[in-house]
Amino acid sequence: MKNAKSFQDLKYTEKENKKKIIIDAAERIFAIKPFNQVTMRDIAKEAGISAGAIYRYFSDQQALFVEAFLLGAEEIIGMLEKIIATSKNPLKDTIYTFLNYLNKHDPYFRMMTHFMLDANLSPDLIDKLNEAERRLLDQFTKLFASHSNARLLAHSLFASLNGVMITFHNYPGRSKKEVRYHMHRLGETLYQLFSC
Amino acid sequence: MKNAKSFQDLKYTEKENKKKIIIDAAERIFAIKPFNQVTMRDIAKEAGISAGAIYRYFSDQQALFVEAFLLGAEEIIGMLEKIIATSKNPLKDTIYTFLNYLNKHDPYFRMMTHFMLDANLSPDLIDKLNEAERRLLDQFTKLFASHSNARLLAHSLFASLNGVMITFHNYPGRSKKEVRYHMHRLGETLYQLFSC
Amino acid sequence: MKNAKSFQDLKYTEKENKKKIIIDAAERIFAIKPFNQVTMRDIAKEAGISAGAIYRYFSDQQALFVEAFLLGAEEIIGMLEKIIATSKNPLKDTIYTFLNYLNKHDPYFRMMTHFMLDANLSPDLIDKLNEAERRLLDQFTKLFASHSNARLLAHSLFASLNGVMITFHNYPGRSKKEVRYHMHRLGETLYQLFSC
Amino acid sequence: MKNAKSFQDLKYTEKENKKKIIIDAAERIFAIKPFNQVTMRDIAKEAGISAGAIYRYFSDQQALFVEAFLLGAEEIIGMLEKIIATSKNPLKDTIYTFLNYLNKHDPYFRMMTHFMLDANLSPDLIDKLNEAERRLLDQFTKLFASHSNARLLAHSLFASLNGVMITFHNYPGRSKKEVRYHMHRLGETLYQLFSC
DNA sequence: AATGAATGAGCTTTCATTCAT
DNA sequence: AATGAATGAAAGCTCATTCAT
Repeated sequence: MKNAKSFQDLKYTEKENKKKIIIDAAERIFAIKPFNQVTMRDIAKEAGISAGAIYRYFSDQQALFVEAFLLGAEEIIGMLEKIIATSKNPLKDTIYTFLNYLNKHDPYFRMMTHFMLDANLSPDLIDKLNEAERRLLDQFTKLFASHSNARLLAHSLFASLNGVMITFHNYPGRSKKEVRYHMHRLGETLYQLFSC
Repeated sequence: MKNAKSFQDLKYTEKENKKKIIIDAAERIFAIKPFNQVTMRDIAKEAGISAGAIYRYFSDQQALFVEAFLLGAEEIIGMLEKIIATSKNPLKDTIYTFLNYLNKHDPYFRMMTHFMLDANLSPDLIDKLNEAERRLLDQFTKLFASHSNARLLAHSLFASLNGVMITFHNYPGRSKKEVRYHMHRLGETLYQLFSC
Repeated sequence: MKNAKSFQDLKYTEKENKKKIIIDAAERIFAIKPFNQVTMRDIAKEAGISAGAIYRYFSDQQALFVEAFLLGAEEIIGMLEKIIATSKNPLKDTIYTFLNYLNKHDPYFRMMTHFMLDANLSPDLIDKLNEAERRLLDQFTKLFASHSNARLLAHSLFASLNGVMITFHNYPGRSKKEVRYHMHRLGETLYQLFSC
Repeated sequence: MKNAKSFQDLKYTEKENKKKIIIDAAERIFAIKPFNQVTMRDIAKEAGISAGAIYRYFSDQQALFVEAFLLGAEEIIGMLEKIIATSKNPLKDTIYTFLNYLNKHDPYFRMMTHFMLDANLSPDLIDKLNEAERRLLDQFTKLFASHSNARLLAHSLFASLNGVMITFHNYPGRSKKEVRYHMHRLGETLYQLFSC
C-alpha cells in the first residue's frame, strides 16, 4: 500500500522545511545584529541561498519576520503550557520562564516590540500575530483561573513582564548578569503582588 | 538701567523657539509614521523649512529625536511631581496620569521604546536619556516611600505601565476609545495590586 | 574531455568585463570633468547602468578610482618593459613614450596626481598604488643600470617627467598641439641632461 | 600738509588688510586640512568673522584660493630674486630654496597642483595665475642666462622640481625627515645634471 | 559692513525587490 | 527552483552662496 502522503504533501513538506531553514538563518542573524539592520542578503547568505530565492518562500521581508517571530511564539507557548500543567507554583514558574526565555532569546523580544510598535503589516500578517498573542494570553489567563477578573490579571501580568523586559533590558551601566539579576528581583516583586 | 534681557538672551531664546518649532513638527510626523521611517525631509517639510536648516539646531537626526523625547519627559516628570505632592491618592493618580499622558502623546511612548531598544546613540545622548529616566523613576520611588523595597516597587510599577502601553497600544480590533478603556482597567488592576 | 574554461572562469571573466566597461566609462568622464567632481551617477549614466550597480563591482568610489588608475599603470608599465628590452635608445624612447602616454591619457595623469596628493585611501588601496609605483620606478631604474646612483637618477627622471606633465599640461594660451610640442622639447632637454 | 593718502586710499588699504587677514586664516586651515576639504566656514571661523562676510572681499571660494596662492607665489618669487642676485651658486641655492619652501609650506604646493589640474577657474583668475607662473619662470630663466636654450632649461628645472615634490611628497613608509632627505638628494642629482 | 539663518542642489551608499536566464 | 544582476527610490548630511536685517 502506498504511503498516505501525496505528491502534493511532499512538496508542501519540502517547502516548509526550506522555510524553516531560512527562518533559522534569520534568527542567527537577529542574534548578532540590531533588528532593523538585518537585510535580506544577510539572511540569504546565512542560509546559503540567494536573496531572490527567499521571495519564493516569503512574500516579503515583513512576512519572513513575522513567521520567524511566530516560531518563537509557538515555542514559548508550548513551554508555558507544559509548566502550567505540571508546576506546583505555576505563577512563579511562568514569570521566571517567560523572563528567562526573552532574556535568552533577545531577538524574539525585540521582534515582539517591533511588531507591537513600528510595523506596517498587512492585515493578513496582523491576524497571525494577534492569534499568537491571544494564545499566549490564554496561558496567562489559566494562572488566574480562580479569579473573577482572570483576564484582566493575565493581561496585566503579561504586560508587566513585557514592560520589565523593555524597560530594563538596557539598564545603563549594568552588566548582562546584573541586568538579569535585577529582572529576577522585579519578577519576584511582581510575583508577590500578583499572588495577593 | 539695563534691560533684564541681554542681546545674548534674546538670541538664545529665539534659537530655543526655533528648536521647539522643529520638535513640534517632528512630533506631528511621529504621530502618523512608524518611528524609524521618519525622515529629516518629512520633518523639514512639516516645519516649513529646508532639511539642511535643521542641522543648524540639531547636530544630527538622533540628537533631534532625543531632544524631542526629553521635552516630553520633562513635561511628564513635572506633572508627576505636582501630582505626587498634592494628590490624596498619589499612587492612583500617578498611574492614571502616566497612562493618559502616553496615550495622548503616542509619539513619546514610541520614542521611549525606540531608545530603549533600537537606538544607536552617542554616549552623550545616552547620558541625557538615562538622566531623564532616573528622574522619572525618582517620582515613582516617592510613591513607595514607606516601603522597605521602594525602589523595586517603583521599578516594577514603571515597567508595568510601560508594558501596558506597549502591549495593548495596538490592541487588535479595538477602537481608540476601547483601547483607552482597557488600559484604564489594567491600570486599576495594577493599582490594586501595588497598593496591597 | 572537459572544456578548459570552467563555469567559474566564465563568470569571473564576465565580471571582469563588466568592471572594464565601468572603468572605461569612468575614464570618459574623467576626461571631461575635474577629477574630484566626478560622481558615481556620472559614471553610471555613461556606462548605461544604475549608480547602485557599480557597487556590485567596486566596494566604493575610491576603489573604482584606484582600479581605473591601476589599469592604466599596468599598461604603461608593460609598454616601458617592452621598450626598454628592445629599444636602441631606451632612455630617449622611455621619455617620449611616457610623455606621450600621459598626454594621450589625460585622466591617468590626473588620477596619479590625485592619489599622490588629495586622496584619503584605505591602507589596502594605498598598498596597491605603492606597488604599482614601485614597479613603474623599477622600469626607470633599468635605464641607469650602469650608474652607481641608478635609483636616484631613476627617481629624478620619473619625477621630472611627472613635473613636466603637471606643470605644462595647461600651458596657458597654447593649443593641445603646441602643448605637445613644448613637452617634446622639454623631454628632449631632459634626455640630454640625463644622458650626460 | 595733509597726508597724501586720500579717503579712497584708506578704504582701499583697509580692504586689503582685511583680505590679508582672511587669507592668513585660510593658510592656517590649509595647513591642517586636505585642500579640498577646506570650507568657507572653516576659514571664516579661523578669521573670526562670518562666512557671509568673506564674500565682501572675495567673489567666491576659488577667488580666495587663488589670492591665497598668489601671496605665497609672491613670497617665493621674492626669495628667488634675492638669492639669484646674491648667491655664489644661484642654481644650487635656487633648487634648495624652492624645495625647502614648498616642503615647509605644504599648502602652497598643494594649491599649486590644484590649480594646475582640477580647478575650474574664471578667465580672470587664470590670468592672474599665469602671470605669477610667468614671473616665477623668469627667475628660473635667469639661472641659465648664458645658455642658448635658457627658457627650455628653466622650464625643465621648474617642472622637475615640481615633479619631485608631487611624486615623493607622500613617499610611502617614510618619515617626514626621510622624505626631506630624499628630496634633498634628488635636488642634488638635478643640480648636477642641470649644471652640466 | 557684517551677520547668520536659510536654501537647495548634490553626493555616496544601501536595500528590498524584480526578472531574465 | 534558483541565481544574481540590476533597479530605483530613498536617506542623511554638507556646503557654497544669498539675503534680510
